[in-house]
Amino acid sequence: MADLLDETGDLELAGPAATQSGAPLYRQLAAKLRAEIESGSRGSNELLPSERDIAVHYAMSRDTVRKAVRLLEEQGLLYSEQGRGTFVAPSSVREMSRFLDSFSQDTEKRGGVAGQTIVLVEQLPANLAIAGVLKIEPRQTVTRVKRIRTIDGAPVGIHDTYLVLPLGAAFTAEDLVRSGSLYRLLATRFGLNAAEGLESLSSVAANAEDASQLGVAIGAPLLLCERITLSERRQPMEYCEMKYVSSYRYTTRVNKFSQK
Amino acid sequence: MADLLDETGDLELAGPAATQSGAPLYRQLAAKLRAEIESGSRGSNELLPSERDIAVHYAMSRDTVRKAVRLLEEQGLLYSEQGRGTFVAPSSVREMSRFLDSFSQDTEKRGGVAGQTIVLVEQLPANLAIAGVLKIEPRQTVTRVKRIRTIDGAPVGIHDTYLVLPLGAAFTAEDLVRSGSLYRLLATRFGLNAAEGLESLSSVAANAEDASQLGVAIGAPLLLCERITLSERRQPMEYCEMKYVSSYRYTTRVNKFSQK
DNA sequence: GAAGCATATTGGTACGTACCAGATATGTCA
DNA sequence: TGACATATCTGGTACGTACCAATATGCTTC
Repeated sequence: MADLLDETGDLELAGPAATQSGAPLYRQLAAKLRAEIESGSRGSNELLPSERDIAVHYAMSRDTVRKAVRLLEEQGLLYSEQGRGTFVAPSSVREMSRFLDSFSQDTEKRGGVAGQTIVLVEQLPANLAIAGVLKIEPRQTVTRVKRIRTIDGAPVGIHDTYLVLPLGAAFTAEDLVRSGSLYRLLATRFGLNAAEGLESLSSVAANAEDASQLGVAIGAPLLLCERITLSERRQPMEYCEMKYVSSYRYTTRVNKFSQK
Repeated sequence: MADLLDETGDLELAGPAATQSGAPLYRQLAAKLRAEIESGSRGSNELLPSERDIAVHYAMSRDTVRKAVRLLEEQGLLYSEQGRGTFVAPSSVREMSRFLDSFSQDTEKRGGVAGQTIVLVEQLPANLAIAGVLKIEPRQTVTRVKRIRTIDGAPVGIHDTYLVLPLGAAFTAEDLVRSGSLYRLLATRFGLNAAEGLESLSSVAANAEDASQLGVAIGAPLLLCERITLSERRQPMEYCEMKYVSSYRYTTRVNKFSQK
């Protein structure tokens, strides 16, 4: 039996349905398992103790253990097979996980220093195209933010985003600089939180403006990523057009989702 | 209260834990809800009956209802809010769901006719790069399949894939033609099923060979998508390099996954 | 009319039990 | 020694109960 069950298992148990310690029990367990896995104390494809054993050890329900395992499975850290057990996913799988991170978070994960140059922040009436994707009335006011993103000082991408803010809400380039992150600014100031995004990727040749801003030749291949970000209520809150230089890699994990 | 609860609710109930009708109960319910949503009988952001009401109506446990709702939430069809209820996601969200489809399935969903021209099928020893990403010994035999993919007859992409087959296994171009789909061939003949994939996207300029095969100019921007496909045991089973013309759009849905 | 508060409703978490289904090890018998 | 049945692991599904937490609603109060 594995190390996991030799430990004390003090999860700061908070009693049935009483999550005094902040996070729900199953998330606490998931965090503990995640830490163990990421610390490297568990090798690739290593067999975990059974759900029943973990439950007994931590004095919790098997259902709670299953929730934790589910969570880590969705994140690509574990995988289960009926009749065999639950295993640690190979590190190559774990390393490439992608979420709806902001550019900053995404870059930090890769070990780079993210920076940005704000080109413009303006309010303007939406044209037909923008209104269409954002599901709003044409000529309704939207906020446009155009930035050049840098990694370790070198320009790697152009972000051009159109935001739907609450009526009358607005901010300036100074606000954005002070906040540091656009997503943080939206969350703290307007209560706007991104729930999920729809992305479309293709390639495009750099035009004259792109070329000068990114320091590449006109006609150079760029990765074009368009995103519609949805709020928690599934209302489009942002349309973003991102162009990246050829060296920038965008990684994603696609799950097989079988109807069985 | 919505239509859902006015129906008879004959889900071919199979009794507790007795899934005689084939699929598990929660999947049957999910399929029913999905059908209702996709038929358009439920509008965007429409409120569903509460989990408890659905459970009573279908004479099943609330837990089973929750599993069905979870499934549809993961697929972007529903979203829930504590204290408010569960709602139908806007159609724009539903339309853009992406899974680990084969190129054929993906194209059919978009209403096109997928075709392919097989350029070569060969067995060869893996070089260092291929062996590295596939986590095998250098010079171990891999199978290479290179194809030109077409939509409605026009070439849109080049697929160049390296496969790790069971010892001694092999197939020819004729086998592939007869099967129609590479994934189907791998599943039926070698029992290889894809569980998930790791993709990396960037842009690249077309070289002379690309240009002639895709009918574009040399230097034209292409979408470069590299994928490592993992088997159910999370062993790399395929490395695939795909280059697409600029008009091809690759869509994906990114979920916010908060640590909370 | 506006503000404050109690209450009912909703999803979220956690407990428990039971049985099914796939995989593996164990044994027995030919 | 080999083939086949069996016991027993594993995760998967389904049932039930209870309570917490966030939201919405109605009522009271000012």
